[in-house]
Amino acid sequence: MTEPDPPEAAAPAAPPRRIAVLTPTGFPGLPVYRLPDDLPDPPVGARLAVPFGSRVVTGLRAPGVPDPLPPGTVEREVLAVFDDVAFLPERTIDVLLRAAAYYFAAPGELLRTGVPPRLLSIGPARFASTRAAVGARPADPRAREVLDELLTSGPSDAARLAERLGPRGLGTALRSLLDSGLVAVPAETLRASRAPQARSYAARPLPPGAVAVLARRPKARGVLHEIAARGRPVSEAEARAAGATPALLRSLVALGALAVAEEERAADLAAHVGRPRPSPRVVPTAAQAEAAAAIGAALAAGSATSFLLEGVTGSGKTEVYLLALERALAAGRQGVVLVPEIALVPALVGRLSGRFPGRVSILHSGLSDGERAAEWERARKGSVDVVVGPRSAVFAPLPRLGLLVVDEAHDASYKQAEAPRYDARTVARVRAHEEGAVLLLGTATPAMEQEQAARDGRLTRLVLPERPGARRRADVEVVDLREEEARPGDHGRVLLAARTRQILKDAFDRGEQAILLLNRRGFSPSLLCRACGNDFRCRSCSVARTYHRRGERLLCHYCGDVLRRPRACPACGSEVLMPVGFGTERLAERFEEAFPGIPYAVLDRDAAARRGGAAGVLADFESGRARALLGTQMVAKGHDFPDATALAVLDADAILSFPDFRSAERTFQLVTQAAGRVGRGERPGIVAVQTARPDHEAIRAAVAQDHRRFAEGELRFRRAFGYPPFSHLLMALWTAKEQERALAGARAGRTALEAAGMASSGVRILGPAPAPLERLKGLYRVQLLLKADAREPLAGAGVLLAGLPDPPRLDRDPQSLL
DNA sequence: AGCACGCCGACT
DNA sequence: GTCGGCGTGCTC
Repeated sequence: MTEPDPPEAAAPAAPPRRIAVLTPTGFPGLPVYRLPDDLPDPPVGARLAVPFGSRVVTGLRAPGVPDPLPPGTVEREVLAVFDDVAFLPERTIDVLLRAAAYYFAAPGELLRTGVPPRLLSIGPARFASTRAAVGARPADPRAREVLDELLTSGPSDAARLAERLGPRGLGTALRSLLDSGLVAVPAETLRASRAPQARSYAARPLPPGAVAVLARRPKARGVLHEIAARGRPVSEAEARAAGATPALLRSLVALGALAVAEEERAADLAAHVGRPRPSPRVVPTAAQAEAAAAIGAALAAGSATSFLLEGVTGSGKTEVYLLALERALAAGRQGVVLVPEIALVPALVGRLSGRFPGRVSILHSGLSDGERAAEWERARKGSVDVVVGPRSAVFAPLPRLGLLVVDEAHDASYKQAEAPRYDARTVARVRAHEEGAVLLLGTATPAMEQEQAARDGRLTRLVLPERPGARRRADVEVVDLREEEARPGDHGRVLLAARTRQILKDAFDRGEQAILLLNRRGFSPSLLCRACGNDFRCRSCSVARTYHRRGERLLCHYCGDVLRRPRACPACGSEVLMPVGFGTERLAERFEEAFPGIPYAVLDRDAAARRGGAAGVLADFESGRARALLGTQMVAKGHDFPDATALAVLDADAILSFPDFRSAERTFQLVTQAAGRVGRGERPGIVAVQTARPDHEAIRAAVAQDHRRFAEGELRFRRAFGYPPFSHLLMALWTAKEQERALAGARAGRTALEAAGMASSGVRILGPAPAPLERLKGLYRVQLLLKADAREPLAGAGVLLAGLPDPPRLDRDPQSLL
């Protein structure tokens, strides 16, 4: 206790400067810090270092002055300010904060999503004893121990202290020492982390004096000569090749003979996405030109217009993206292209970099931490104009964003299933608005939300008709499973109907390829004891384990729990254990039986995980080494196989009967996507859809390949039952080891909502009800589903639920109700 | 997100 | 009997 010091002079004490800081932590809301007098007031978006618990984290100055301070607020001081200009523009911070509030997530979770972790990390903080520490004797023995160590061995970081003193209670001790002022983190040891840099060296006119020094150093003279001879800056590697050592380069720089420049080390695009595909400038069709003109006009007007670009596979959506990007770039703006999964990145990046050489960057999880940081920095500094990536690329830091493209915009994977549960399409709309940018949603099968928005005029619809000749749409044929006799032992289920086999055989006979889609990996969805009905339910989840013949295992697809397949039923001892239903392993077996000698490949998550991976399997099929591709939904997305002319959707009912209001939409989308995968030119494709519900509207509309018709019926259904797009949803989920406790949480949630008068503000509450997946990973799941006509009341309901003593997991605009 | 504290299984 | 699993709570 060395305080208090007498005031230095009579000058009136300036009010303390306080700022809100966006930190990459799970802190709810924005922590408030005091800005010490010796630090400059940083602009919103500037990076700084702040103490957080017993660590030091990088944060960004957030907008808003927290005044008055809420009671009970702890106040600590900013340690260092790293930037005098914004690192991230204020409008980007706004987008992050608005997304956090909308999805009931911690702002820091969004920050971590939008900025590569590498750029938010800070080296381990070094703790040093202060002058006040000399002779001080903290009461807590652990704190005393830590202080003694710092006093005797000098400044140290937490890891080293833990090594010497053990990890127990170290953080608490450090925290108390920091608070009492006996220990500090010296600001000069803090530095903002950077992306990996590439150095380049350029020869400079020799300063006076250097000549004499160089005269005595022939090696340095030689290197300098070589570099100068290039007439351009050379990379570190080139300098080494010329015989330079790092020390020699350093000395030449010190001498003033070489200028050194640093910039982010660009990721090797080719290594991640393969060779760029030539993207010849084709003459746009009238529809493409018209679409591009409409987008161009919106760009020129600087109005944040949103477009829905509707067109089937092969109708030339990508060319419209390219034309729109061209216009954005010509106007001095930049573009982001979102794709639903990274498997689609290579093809798109190939075409983009063919059209915009050197100006395209990718941002996705396949990059190393360093590469991701470097690519992100290159975007932020304007070294590229187009960024391609999955949903998190919606936060790409392009300084002059003018166009946001969302490819396959109906795809549910734009919604993140884990926290922060944001939907990149919604964020894209917010960001487009904030930046005065154009939003372009491209799809063959708009989601109902998008369809309705187009009908309401919130989205401007642009339609690309099929291009005659380019690729004819495949015929879709329904194979009615009710008319098919199941094989004995198949429990009335049919895997390959006669008509389906015929369609496949025809393709093989013509020398063409076929794709078989079955949305279940493993041998059979369950193994059933005929004597007692035991289905080897997972011990921690409320589902039957899937039987995998490879490895003779019973595997829970939700938690990964594995059981060796027993010889006899552990419950009753019976040895009659029957596989029920079909997975890809069993499909492979049946395929061999039906088409002996036809080489095939299997693509599912299991195959993708094995050596060679998905790329290996796809290469086998692409090259024709495999004539058939058997797999789960992975086979239906994006890939282009010119020789595949037949495709069979073996179990359309699996998705159709899913307990989710979007099951019909998903089925329609899957079949339509499938139809886009096969056939081209004068070899038309055919799609067989096996179903026991041939009259279902999703199937009928898919056969007709008529999205308008599907939308009519589906929108009517959604309206009648009050589902999106005619309502907004908020799902609240309570989990607990005992079902009773989860249920109690949900009941309390419902009671709190009712007490707050939510019903009168238009919120309908459904539940508490057990989630469709009643138990997962040992936890029971009970949910409330909240429906409202407007978004506003749901925001209030979410805030209320989040503040409960037993808060639920909140999923706004859920894509799945499981 | 870290990080620490707190209550139930497999080991010295 | 302890070591350690991750469930839960806290961080301005």
